[in-house]
Formats: sequence, structure tokens, C-alpha cells
Amino acid sequence: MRYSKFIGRSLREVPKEAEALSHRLLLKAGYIDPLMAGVYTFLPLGWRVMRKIEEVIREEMEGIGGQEILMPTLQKKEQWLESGRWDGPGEIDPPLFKFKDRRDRELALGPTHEEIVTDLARRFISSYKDLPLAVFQIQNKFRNEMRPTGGVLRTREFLMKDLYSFHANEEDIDRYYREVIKAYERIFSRCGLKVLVVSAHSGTIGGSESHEFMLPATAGEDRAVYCEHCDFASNLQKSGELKNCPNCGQTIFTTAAIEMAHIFKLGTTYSEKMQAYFVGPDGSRHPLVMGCYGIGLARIMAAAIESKAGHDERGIIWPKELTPFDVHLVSLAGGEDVAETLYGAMEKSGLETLYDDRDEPAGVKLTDADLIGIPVRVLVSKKSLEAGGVEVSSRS
RNA sequence: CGGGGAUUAGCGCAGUGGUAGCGCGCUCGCUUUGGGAGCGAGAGGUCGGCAGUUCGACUCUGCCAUCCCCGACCA
Repeated sequence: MRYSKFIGRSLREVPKEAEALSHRLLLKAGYIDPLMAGVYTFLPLGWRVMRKIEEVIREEMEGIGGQEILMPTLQKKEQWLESGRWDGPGEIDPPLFKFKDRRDRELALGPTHEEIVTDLARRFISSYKDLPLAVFQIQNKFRNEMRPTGGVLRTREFLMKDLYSFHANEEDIDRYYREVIKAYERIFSRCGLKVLVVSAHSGTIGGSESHEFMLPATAGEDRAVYCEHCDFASNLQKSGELKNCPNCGQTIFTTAAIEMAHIFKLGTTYSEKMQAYFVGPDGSRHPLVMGCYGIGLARIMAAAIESKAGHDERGIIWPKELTPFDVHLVSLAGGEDVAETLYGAMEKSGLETLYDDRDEPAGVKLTDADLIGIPVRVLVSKKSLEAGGVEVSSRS
């Protein structure tokens, strides 16, 4: 794509509201644009990164047998009354965005899909022979947060991958839960993120056991404790302050962290409330054993930048899997014609190319290239041509 | 929801009780071109909203809205 035609080119000055590093860089480089508190447009660069993240997640979810579906954003009150999360003591937190349609019927925007998916399950799953079953979607969620923070780190509308699994018994969900953890570890490692898997509270989602995937980062709102000698790690909220590892007695470390993902063993909480049963080999009815597993896509985008390898003083440095384009082609004075030809050839060969064809001084184009953070740069100029060709360099 | 800060051109900011300016960006022309270029000429504003005080309000007062930061919650 030609940078001269982009909607959302880089900014000389960053809006002062941005404090978090990833927020500043995403705004300055033209990846996102704010609409209101906690609501953003993803501009071409930002959306391409989101699609890359989506692809990594999709591959890994399909790799563990997840079937992709798309459930509605508009949800009806009745199902939320069934689960007890519409209002009252069991009300979901943050609360639902609720409103009425033209017939005065109460609706909500979905913040998560346990109700919808459990309803699907009770109608489509009837026998133990149908189990296990896992479905996932990548869909916009709406949460009426008290306070959105850190740009795209915590928003009121956000793209989330949510996976739901259904099992005949505890042993089977234990097995699948471990598979999901491995798939998540692959997702984060492919996105260049070194995360801690910590045990956590399950909040208003409910269930018996839950884990969070935390990225140590100063912008994080959470705190995690972990042991460097064994695999003990926990959300500080759950473990409380610790000096020594409860497993091996070694010193415990504490770090600020971004919650990247959260997974839950829901057990039969929802299936019992919503009467989602299956018939076992013995011919009697049992409630489905459920798990749910969520990842915030924009958080991965922001976290990749917040991580140590994701930026330097000049701008963003994308990992290969997330970069919005494979190559950043930059023409400088005297290199325009060759750059045009090269651009055509690169596009034709299937290389995703961002072509900075603007008539701008070298300083502007090079500074923007550093800011945008595409890992490979190809420079064509009079100087490079005199030296026999083009310059290829790596952002890191 | 509690506390703090803010709202003037696309972005960053000045400013005064007498009807608004700077830098960047944008448009046109010329010059320039290896690290955010130069000169010249332009376009762009109901000064967040509603009341009030006043001969006169962007400026003073009140209410409201919106945004940011800190706290409790989340992917």
C-alpha cells in the first residue's frame, strides 16, 4: 500500500492524553484513533496488526479442535436472568450496557458469551457421544467499565477471542484445560511475548479454577508473584504478599503485569442454572462440564509494544508475526523510479509492502519508518543506486 | 463512584471584560532532498454547552457535558 494515500499518517505531536507508552506510539504512528473514552478506531496499520493477531489465535484454536462460530453482540434479557447475572446480587461486574428496542424489550450488548453458548449447547449437545466439544469466536465485547485506561489496554469495546469447551466429566476438562494452556503459551510466544501463567480469582465469571496469562510490564494494572526456581506463579490478589515460595521455599518476586488472557474451569455452574444436560452411557442426565477461555486482541497489540523488545527510543519494533507489513519500502531523492518498479514487483510476488512514496525529506521518511516499526526496510535512493542497488536493513 | 487536572483551528499550545493568536500540519508556487528543510502566498474558529452578571463575555459566576490521571473492577 502507498503511504501517501493512507488514512492515519504519523503525527508530529501526540495528543497529550496519552501517557502509556503503547498508547503514545500507537497514536503517533497512526495505528489507532480515539472516538470516546475507551473506544477506538483501528486505522489501516492498526487493523492489519489486529488481523495478524487474529490469525495466530485462529490457527492455535483450530489446532486444539476449536470450531469457529460468531455469536451475536445483541443479547436478550431472558438468558441473563437464567444465569442470574442480569441484576441483583449476582450481577456481572462491570455491569451490562443495557437498552430497549422499539418494542420496549430490554436488551444488552454482550460482554462475554457464557449465556449464549450454554443455550446453544443445551440445544445441540444431547449425548456423551457429542463430547468433548469446543467452539470459539473472535468478536467485539462491550463492558461498562468504570474507567478505561492505557489507550487500547482497557477499553469499553474490544475484540476478544472467547473459547468455550464442554465435557462429560472433570477428568476430561482437566485434560483440555492443559491443552488450552499450551496453545495459549504458543500464541504468546509467537507474538513475541514472555508471559507468566498465574493462578487467579475467577470473579463474576465463576467456576472452580482459573489462570491468567500475565506479561510483566510497567504499564500493567495487575501485580503477579512468581518463583524463579519452580513454576509457582500467582496473581498477587489471590496469593497475598509472599516472601517465600510455597512450593520450594525460594525467594518470591513481584512484578507489575498486564493481564493478557484469563481462562476458567466453569464446572457445571452455567449448565445447571440453564439446564444444559447430556445423556451419559448409563442413560441418565448429567450437567455439562464447561470451560471458558478469553484473550484480548488489542491487549496483545499494546503489550507487544510495551514489552522490552517491542520498542526503543525511536518507536515500535514489531515481532515478525504481528508486523502490519513484511517490508517498508522507502524511496529517497533519485530513487523514485526504481522504487516504483520495485514496489510493483514486490506486490506481485506477494510481499506485503508499505511503500512510502511521499515527496518528503529523508529525515521525515526515515523517522516515520522507525516509528512505524516494520522489521525490514528497503531504501532506494540516488546514493544506494550509485552503490549498486538498494539498502536492506532490519529495524531491531 | 471518590479525589485531582483539563476543554481555544486537524494536533500541540498562548491569550485579553471591547468579538482571537503562535508552532506543526494542510493548499498553491519556487527552491530543496541520507535523519522531522527554506522562502513567498493562502485556507481553516458558532473559543465544549446552557444560563446569569455586564453597554459588551472567549475572559467573571453557576450548572451541565466531555476527556485525562490516581483509587476499586477486567481481556
